[in-house]
Amino acid sequence: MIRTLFMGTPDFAVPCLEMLTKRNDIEIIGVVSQPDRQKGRGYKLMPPPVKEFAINAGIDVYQPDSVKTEEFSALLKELNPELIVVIAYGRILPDFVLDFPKYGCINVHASLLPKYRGAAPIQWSVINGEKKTGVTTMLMDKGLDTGDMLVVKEIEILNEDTSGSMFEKLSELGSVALSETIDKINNNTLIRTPQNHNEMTYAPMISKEMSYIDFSLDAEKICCLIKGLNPAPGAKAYLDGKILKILSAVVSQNSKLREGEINVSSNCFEVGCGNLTSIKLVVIQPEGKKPMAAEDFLKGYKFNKEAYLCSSIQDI
RNA sequence: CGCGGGGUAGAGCAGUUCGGUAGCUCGUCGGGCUCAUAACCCGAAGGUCAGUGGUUCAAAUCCGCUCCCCGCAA
Repeated sequence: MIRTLFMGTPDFAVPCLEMLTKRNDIEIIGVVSQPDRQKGRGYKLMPPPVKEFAINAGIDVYQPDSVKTEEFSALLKELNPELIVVIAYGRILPDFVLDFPKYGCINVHASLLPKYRGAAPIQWSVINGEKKTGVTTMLMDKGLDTGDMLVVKEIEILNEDTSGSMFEKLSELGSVALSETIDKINNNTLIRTPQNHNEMTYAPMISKEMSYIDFSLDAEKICCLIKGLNPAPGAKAYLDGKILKILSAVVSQNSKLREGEINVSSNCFEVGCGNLTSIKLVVIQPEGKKPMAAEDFLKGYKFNKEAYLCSSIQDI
């Protein structure tokens, strides 16, 4: 039994934690999660998903405001883990944490390192139209996702995939990769492969500004952005001063539309993009409404003449 | 008590300001036209107007309370 401390916060980390609880060579001595945050409508305090899972599994949960403290150092000594598994914990770990366990700190990262280091690897690989991605387990070091690679699993990004679907697939694949990594620790067959740092790219957090669609871009790129921002935060545009989320769209063949110009014909909602390209909206969500087929939206919505979509409220 | 939108036929919506026969665009079903059709024409079915209490001769509409859905923000 390896005394293991699990550090993680969101949904993505849950399948790995679940997998660890089922192994009889792993003893989970505690779970560290971010503190409960005020979230959602009414600013209710919401526990992170990993915490909820851990509580249901009867595991002790710790939620320090910071891990760079004497208190956390003391906690670490008390728990005395031999292995720390870190998945989307959300904080940089100080050296004394990285150096503590004898098997090191193992991280599961949702990209094929050294590509897409950082906070939002899944979204960015979809936004950039990658054909494949994957998960990489690594032995953490001081840098941001710079540690030596241990196990790599590739997966295709299909045309119909979104960030949402890739999150599900990759979090499952992540637990497979982590499981293999632990097998190799037990067999003493773990091989460390340094990353080629020259080929690294960053996948920074998704900002609010980038979720507003720039209709001067090509249709192909806009469709990838829409997929990459689905389901959250959703790619957005303004229509008649209100936000219209575009959850799904495909490239269409109408080359006569100016950027942002709308063409509505029977059951078809097209918008002009850059370089005489256009997209056809498939699933959209008006402010205050549930997501709906663009076709359904057209049945009820009365368009102004000259209606168009734009990326900023000031453009109206 | 962070700000805001919403709940009306299977779907998307109008009607609420100013109380007075439940409407629109589709879908479904039936019929017609057509070589044919997702097109067009005729007809029909389908509603606890979220729930609840109140005001009124009369409430989808006005007043009180409850439930549910969603956007922003964090």
